[in-house]
Amino acid sequence: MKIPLTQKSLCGCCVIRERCLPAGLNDEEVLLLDQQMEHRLPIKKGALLYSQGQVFDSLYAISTGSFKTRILHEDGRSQITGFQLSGEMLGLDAISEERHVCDAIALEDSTVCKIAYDSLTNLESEINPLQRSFNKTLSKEIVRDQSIMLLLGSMRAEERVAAFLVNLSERYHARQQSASELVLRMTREDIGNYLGLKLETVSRILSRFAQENLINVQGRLITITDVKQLQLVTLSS
Amino acid sequence: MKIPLTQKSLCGCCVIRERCLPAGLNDEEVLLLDQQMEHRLPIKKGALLYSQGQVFDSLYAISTGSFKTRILHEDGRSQITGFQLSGEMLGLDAISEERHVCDAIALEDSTVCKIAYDSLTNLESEINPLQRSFNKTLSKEIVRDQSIMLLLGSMRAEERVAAFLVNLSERYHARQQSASELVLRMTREDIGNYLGLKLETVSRILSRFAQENLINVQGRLITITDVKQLQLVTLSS
DNA sequence: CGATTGGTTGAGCCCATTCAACGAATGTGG
DNA sequence: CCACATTCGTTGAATGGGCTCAACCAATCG
Repeated sequence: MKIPLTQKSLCGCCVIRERCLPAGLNDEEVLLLDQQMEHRLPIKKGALLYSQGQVFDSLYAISTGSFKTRILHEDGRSQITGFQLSGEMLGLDAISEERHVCDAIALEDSTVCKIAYDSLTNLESEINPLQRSFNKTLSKEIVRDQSIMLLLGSMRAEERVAAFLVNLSERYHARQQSASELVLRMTREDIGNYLGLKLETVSRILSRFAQENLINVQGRLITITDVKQLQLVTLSS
Repeated sequence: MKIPLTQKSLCGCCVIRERCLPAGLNDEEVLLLDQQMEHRLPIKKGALLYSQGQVFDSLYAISTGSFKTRILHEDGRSQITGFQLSGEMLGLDAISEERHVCDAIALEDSTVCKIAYDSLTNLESEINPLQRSFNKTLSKEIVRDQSIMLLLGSMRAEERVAAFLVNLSERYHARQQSASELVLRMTREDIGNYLGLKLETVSRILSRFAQENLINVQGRLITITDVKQLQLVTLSS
């Protein structure tokens, strides 16, 4: 929790600054924000950042690594609601009930930056653009969720898997990672759960895509060889 | 757009005040909010309050009536993302891209209250509790969407329909309407689209529920005769 | 009155699931 | 170091739930 002064782990010089909470703020404003945050807390692979039911007091931004969020239904069913990459925020859904309504689990050794929600709302009053940009962050999450509703509600299995790969590719690309060589951090079961499919179905479809020379599958390393065709698959209703 | 002064259509004395944007504000604060709004604009059944792609500048709160929101995919597919009742807000998803990303269609003759987003953000700076309560409104929408993801991702058809009816019943109840006599404002096709099912499937399942004496179906009038059993159906994974 | 929209029901089919076997990779303890 | 267990992934065969296609009816509307 303590940050060595020598580390200078400030938002201002963070590589993901413009994709994260400080996006659009000037240096002065970023400094104000920065001082309210705990930076680069390490979370081990498989560890829970928070869990369902836990009292909410802080939001998190992923600095490095990736997470999955999962809601559990009373009857034991679970649904993975998203895979989050660097720069994305965790805990937004907890604001409404002041308790976390999902589990956030690290898919690999990761680091997160933490800010108390009270601090954030205070800053929102002081820094006008922050208020608007935080509204945008929340709204963006709504749009994301609704596009998954479209996927789950009206796409066939092949289309879902293709859409998943294309989406991941775009997000990797935005993070200066290869858009064609995807190193998946989640299991086939995770993917299936997220897409409303069984893991066998996901596996079969990946094999089929490989056979059609759209992708190359070596376990969790997926190489996209024909993006255009893959994008077409997502549209082939 | 002009409000007759005699009408006194103020949030302060609105029956849904505590379920709407003014929730939690004191009388003075409500008055400030009230002055920034256009009240009780009539929207005819079937009319679009806004449509996908349209530039975003205002949010809406449903005063009376109900709406459906629908996103259209490039390939022609559509997905209904929600049915909204009085007191619920429309347009939240547009904040992120400054354009509407869905269509909002009135399911019956309705009235809405309109507030410019700029006015709202200005008020957020002035009225501290408004900022927090608006964050909650956004976060609540995220939670709602994620519970639909659970429904679409892991429930079977019967469970989805049962969950739909139970949810509608609860929301009607919260609005002092009968929790057992549901007058549906949407078609079977709308319901099916929303639930990721075909309209025939919805119709068949309603008939089956009727045969099992869980409900009574007379077209769009659904009478719930055994809530407990219906709730059990939603859990019977 | 016909035309249109919305709803129900039946028969057959197909896509994704279930159940199952197997292989590869990884980790653990003796 | 090997033996063993565990986790993860692939593939096959059979099943079934929801879809497709179709016919029919009721209500509404111009």
